Amino acid sequence: MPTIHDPAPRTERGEKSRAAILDAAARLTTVEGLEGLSFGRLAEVLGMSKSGLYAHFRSKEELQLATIEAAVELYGRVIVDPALAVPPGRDRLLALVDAFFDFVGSGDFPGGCFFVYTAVDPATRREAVRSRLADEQRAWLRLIEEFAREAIEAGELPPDAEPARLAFEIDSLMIGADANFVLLGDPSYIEEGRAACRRRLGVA
Amino acid sequence: MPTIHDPAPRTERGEKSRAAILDAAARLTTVEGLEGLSFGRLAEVLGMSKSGLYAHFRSKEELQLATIEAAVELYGRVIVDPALAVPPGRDRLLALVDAFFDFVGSGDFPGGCFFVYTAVDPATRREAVRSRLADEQRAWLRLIEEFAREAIEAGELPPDAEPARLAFEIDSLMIGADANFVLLGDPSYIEEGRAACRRRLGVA
DNA sequence: GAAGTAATAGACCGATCGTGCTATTTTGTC
DNA sequence: GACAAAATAGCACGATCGGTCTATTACTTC
Repeated sequence: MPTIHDPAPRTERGEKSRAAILDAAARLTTVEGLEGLSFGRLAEVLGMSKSGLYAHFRSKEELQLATIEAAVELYGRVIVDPALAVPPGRDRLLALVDAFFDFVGSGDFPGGCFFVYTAVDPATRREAVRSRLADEQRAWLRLIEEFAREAIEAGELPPDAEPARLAFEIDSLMIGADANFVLLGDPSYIEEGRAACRRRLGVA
Repeated sequence: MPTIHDPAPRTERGEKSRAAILDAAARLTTVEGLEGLSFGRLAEVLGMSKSGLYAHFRSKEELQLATIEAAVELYGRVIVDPALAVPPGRDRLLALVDAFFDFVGSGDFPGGCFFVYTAVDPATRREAVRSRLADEQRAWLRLIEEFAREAIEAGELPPDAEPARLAFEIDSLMIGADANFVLLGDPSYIEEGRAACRRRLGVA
């Protein structure tokens, strides 16, 4: 079982520092990968020493897991919550899709979507890390699936729409758009993905 | 300009050795990434010395580029050629899709599709490598697009099918299927992807 | 303001990285 | 069989990796 770590910084300075570290770590991860994320590079980016970082995270794995949690929290705040604020139905699904493409397309994370990269990166050899990412991917697919089910119930999607299939296809379009956006450096793929999702949901 | 390297081994032993190295390198890349690919690990896998490898590839970048070429050639042989053997039309597109999912689903490459991983992996900082991968991705999209155009001309796809859109969506379904297959370790996503592509092409 | 604790720095360790340099063995040609 | 070239091995280098240990600085609480 991946141990729960409770180094829980006590001072306000510690909290702020930890948040700043994880913010930089999440960004760095989209460029270097979770395994390529190193204490040395991270310390350099933050202008602090490696051992300073070790006071917050006692091992690389702990840093990786904490970085994932930070990214999960960020995506929850920026992508999931805005969708949950919309009443159930097709509009909620559209809100999720839009929030995703807005965030990824903003270029805030230099290497594109945190989870697309980490999902496809098998260099992540640590089992605890891999399984945490897998859990999150499953939860993501289930979220889209649930939104789709709501939309079907609301009569805004065909009754035979198959939520699981739809979730897989929407997720794939997001991943594909991000991959092309990042590799080709062409932001039009963000809009291409958004449009494809809308078509898949029967929106003009 | 990325220099063309012509170390062209002269002996038969050299040729075989080079091929064996690149085969192992391509497999290793799907697990470690192009940047994570190291002479040390590769030498270990092959049971030879690091300096033995340096006789074939005088730098890491040269090894990376040669590995990409080897993968391109393999995919051409295993995925593109079989499709080209089918007469133009929707069946040719289906042959391409099937060959892709057959190959990726075979588990021959431990980390899934070579190009999905390398495309999403921004850790590849070397410009020559990145741009070679980008060229290949563009060529891949254009290939699907061309096949789609042929199918439209043959009257096997609706005249307003928009080949570029279709290429993007098919490509995304391939990437999405591979990503879920690799991360979740669930081979059913290969068939899910195949089925989604067939639906997209209007096949029962 | 004294004391204790959290936060950070600095110096170090063994391992691995990419990459050279120098043998040594194998292969193909005359 | 001689000889050049190709293929491979061995060794050494500086850099970076994850990680430990020991100070030192900042903060909080009494």
